[in-house]
Amino acid sequence: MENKYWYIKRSDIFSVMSHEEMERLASLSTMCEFKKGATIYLLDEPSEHVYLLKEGTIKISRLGQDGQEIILDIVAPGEIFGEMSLLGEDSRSTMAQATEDSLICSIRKGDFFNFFSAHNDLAFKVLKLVGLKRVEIETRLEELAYCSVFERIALLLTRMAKRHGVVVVDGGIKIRPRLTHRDIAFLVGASRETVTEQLNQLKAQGLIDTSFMCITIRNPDALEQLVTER
Amino acid sequence: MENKYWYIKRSDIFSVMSHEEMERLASLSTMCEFKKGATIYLLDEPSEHVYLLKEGTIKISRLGQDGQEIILDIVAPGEIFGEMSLLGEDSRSTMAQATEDSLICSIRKGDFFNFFSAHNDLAFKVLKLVGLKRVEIETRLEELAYCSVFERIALLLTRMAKRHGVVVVDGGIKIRPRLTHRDIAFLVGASRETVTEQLNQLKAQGLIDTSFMCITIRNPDALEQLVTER
DNA sequence: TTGAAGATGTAAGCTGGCCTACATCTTTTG
DNA sequence: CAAAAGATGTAGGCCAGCTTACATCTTCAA
Repeated sequence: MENKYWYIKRSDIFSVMSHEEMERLASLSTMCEFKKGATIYLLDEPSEHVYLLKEGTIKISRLGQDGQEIILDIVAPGEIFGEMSLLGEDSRSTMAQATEDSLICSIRKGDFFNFFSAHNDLAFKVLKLVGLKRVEIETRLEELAYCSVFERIALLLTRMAKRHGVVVVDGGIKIRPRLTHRDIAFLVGASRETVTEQLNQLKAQGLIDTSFMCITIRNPDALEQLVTER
Repeated sequence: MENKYWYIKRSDIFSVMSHEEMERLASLSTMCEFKKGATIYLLDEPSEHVYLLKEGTIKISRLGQDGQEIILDIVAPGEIFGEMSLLGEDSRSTMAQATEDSLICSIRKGDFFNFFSAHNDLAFKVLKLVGLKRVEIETRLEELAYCSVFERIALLLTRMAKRHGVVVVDGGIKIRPRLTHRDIAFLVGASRETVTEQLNQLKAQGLIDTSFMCITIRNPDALEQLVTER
């Protein structure tokens, strides 16, 4: 139980809650383990829960008609996902899949609602989170329309560094979740081959280091400026 | 006052409210007129109000660094906009501009909050609306990544027909707000010239009719299938 | 340890759609 | 009503990035 509580504390929305409140919410939740590759929810499944990721990485994606995938989000530990169930979603419009062994805490949406109908400030926090996500998506829409693949990758990496970054001994920032070029391709809406090329470009410029499924950012500022200033 | 009330009634979110509730909310609102081209709010302005469009058309857009625009939404009469202020947005991340003479009803976000902290079911409605908007944007993101300009235009037109369509005497559906090719270009993330070309393509296929800033859909089903089935 | 599966690297060819550059309409404004 | 402003039409040149097609490298399960 202490363990549950710890993770809930890290997540944004919950930072506004008191100790007791959190314990009560934690008592409403169920803990589940998912193996790498396992599905948390599928398209069109009823939207019954909200999830809190404790350990691991979750990929949120959509499937287009001919089976092309678009990755909407990579969820880091301490973040919630599946929150669309709170926004009136009856059945899932996305799917969630564990890309590594993960530990997930799930809360029935009804419980969640009951809980924070008593906590107005909490409801506001959730609203704010939702708003932030929306701005994020709108930003991506804009980028997709106006930026080159090279720039989109640079933007993705800086964002990933901020959200999923781990500082490494020699000063760089390592992106924690392991991403294939294919993943990146879907995240930025490009082809796998082009991503490989552009990553090597960044590597040649000394901005990043890559090893197998692992990207380390050497020079975060330069990477960020690459697009900002243009 | 009756007039105010009438428009509020048409809007989705408000359909759940009782007669008295609506009258009370209407009494909190202020009515403003905006001439064509006028700005309702600008980027970075404080997000103080929610707006309800009574007459006219509002364009919601974002502006990138070098002035590239992306149109996020075209708001029709009876719909609300600027609702991001309810989602914890402190200052506007978008701008809103009247594309024709418009009549707008504005409500302070504080008043709005006070009002529906007393009405839980209303809060849920707002949440649902927000969720729907989000799915819509995610869908556009996907389309932008995987569909050709031709397809994106076809998709836009079918959506516009459903949301802004007016049935015309001879059976077609006219898209009410007047759109320039430039507008469409920004809506689908393409260049103005390409839009002109592709529209003429659709015209040649007998799917739409165009006259100056006015598009009528001749064959809505065929237009929709154009992309769905592929 | 050895496949097999998946990830990454590389390269040639093709093309959708951008950009540039005008010409012609339509509308608005003075 | 004339001129300016904005909308639309057309066309050639060009290139980012997709496709296709392999080769190689890494990991993992048998």
